Amino acid sequence: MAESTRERILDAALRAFGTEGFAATSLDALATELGIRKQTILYYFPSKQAIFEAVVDRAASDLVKVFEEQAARGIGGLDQVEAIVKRVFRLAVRRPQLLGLIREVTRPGSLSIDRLSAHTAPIFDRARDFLQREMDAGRMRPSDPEMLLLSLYSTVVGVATELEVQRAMGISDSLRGAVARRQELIRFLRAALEPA
Amino acid sequence: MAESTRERILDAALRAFGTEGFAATSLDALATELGIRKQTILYYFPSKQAIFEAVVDRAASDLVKVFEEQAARGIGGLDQVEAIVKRVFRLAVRRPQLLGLIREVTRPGSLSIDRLSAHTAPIFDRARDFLQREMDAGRMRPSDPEMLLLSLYSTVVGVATELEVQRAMGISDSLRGAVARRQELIRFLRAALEPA
DNA sequence: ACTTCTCTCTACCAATTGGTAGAGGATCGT
DNA sequence: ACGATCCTCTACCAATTGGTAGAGAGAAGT
Repeated sequence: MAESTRERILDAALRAFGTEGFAATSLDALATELGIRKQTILYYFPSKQAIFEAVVDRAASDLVKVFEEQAARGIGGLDQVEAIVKRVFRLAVRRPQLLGLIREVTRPGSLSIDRLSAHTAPIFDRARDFLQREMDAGRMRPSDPEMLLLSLYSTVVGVATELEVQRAMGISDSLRGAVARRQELIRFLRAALEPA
Repeated sequence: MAESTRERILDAALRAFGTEGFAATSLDALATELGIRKQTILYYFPSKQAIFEAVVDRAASDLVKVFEEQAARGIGGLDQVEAIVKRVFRLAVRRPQLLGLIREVTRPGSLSIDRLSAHTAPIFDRARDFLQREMDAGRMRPSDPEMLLLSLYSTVVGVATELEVQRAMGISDSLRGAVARRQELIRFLRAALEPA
C-alpha cells in the first residue's frame, strides 16, 4: 500500500482545514473526497477536533524542520534571513495549505493555538536571539527584536499567503509571479534591516 | 430607539463573522446574542449569505473612508505613509473585528471577495500611483510599486491583527503594547522605504 | 479449526443548520 | 373605525452535523 489510510486522512484534512477552515469542513465531505465512509475516519481519530490537532501537530513539525535545517547551517547576517525567506516561500508554493492552516490556527477564536505555540516557541526564541546577536554585532539595524520578528513574520506570511489580495491588486499568482514576489520581498526586507 | 434592529444585526454579524468566521457563525447564535428570534433576522435579510455581503459592504465603506480622509490631506512622502499606518492602527484597536472580517473575506475559499475588491480597487490604484510618484520624485526607494504595496499591506495588517501570534511570541496585547507595536512598525517601514 | 485483531462497513441518532409559512400585535393614514 | 404596512413572533421542515453501536470481512497467531 502506497500510503496508509491514516496518512491519507491527514493529507485530505490538511488541505480542507487549510483552505476551507475547520468549521466549514465536514467529516462527510472529507470521507467522500477519500472514497471512504465517515465512520472509517472516526475509527482512526476519536473526533473532528482530534483530527485537527493531529494535522496541526504534523504541520508544525514540518514547519519547524524547515527552520531548524536552515538554522543548522548558520550562515549569519542578512544572508541567513534571506535563506529563511526563500525556504518559507518554497514551502508556500509547494504546500500552500500548510501556511493556510497556520492562518486558521492563529485566528482569534481558534482552539489549538497552544498546540501550535508549543512547537514554535523554541523557534521564536532562537530567532529573537539571532536578531539580537546580529544587532549587537552591528550587522543589522538596531531595534526591538521582538517587534522586528513580528514585522518579519507578518510580512513574509502575508506576501506568501495573501493570494486573494494579490489577485485583487492585479498581481499574477503564477510561479513566475511567486519568484518576483519573493525577490521584491527580499529587497524590501534587506532595506528594512540593513544597518544605517 | 437608539439603533434600528437592522443596524444591531449588522453590528453583531460583523463581530461574529470577524472573529468566529462565516461558517462558524449560526443565525440562532446571532439571534440569541441580540435577544431576538432567528426569523426576525431573516425578515431583514433574505439569507445568511446576504447578511455577510451587507457586513462586507459596510466594513469596506468604513475602511475606504479612512483612506480617503487621509488621502484628501495629501501630506506626501513617508509622512503620508506613517499617517495611514496610524489610522489603520487606530481602527484595528477600536474595531478589531473589522480587520478580522477582511482576513475572513480574503481567505482562499471565500465568496464575496469580488464584493470587497470592488470597494478597494480604487484605493489600491491610488496607492500604487502615490508610491510611483514618490519614487519618481526621489522621496522613496525605487522598487516595483505593486509588490511594495503588497508588502506594506501584509506587514500593516499582520502586525495589527495577528494578536494570537503576538501572544505566542510573548508580546503584550495591551493598549500600550499596541502603541509600541505601531511605533516599531513605523520605524521598520521608514527604514524599508527611505531612499538610499 | 479457532480465536483474536485490524479494518471498513451499514444502520442509526439527537442536535443543529438555514430557511419557509403564516399568525398576531402595533402604528399609521384615511 | 378600518384597512394597510411594519415588525416580531410561534410552529415547522428537510438536510446536514458529529458521533455511537455493532456487524462482517480478512489476515495472523495458536
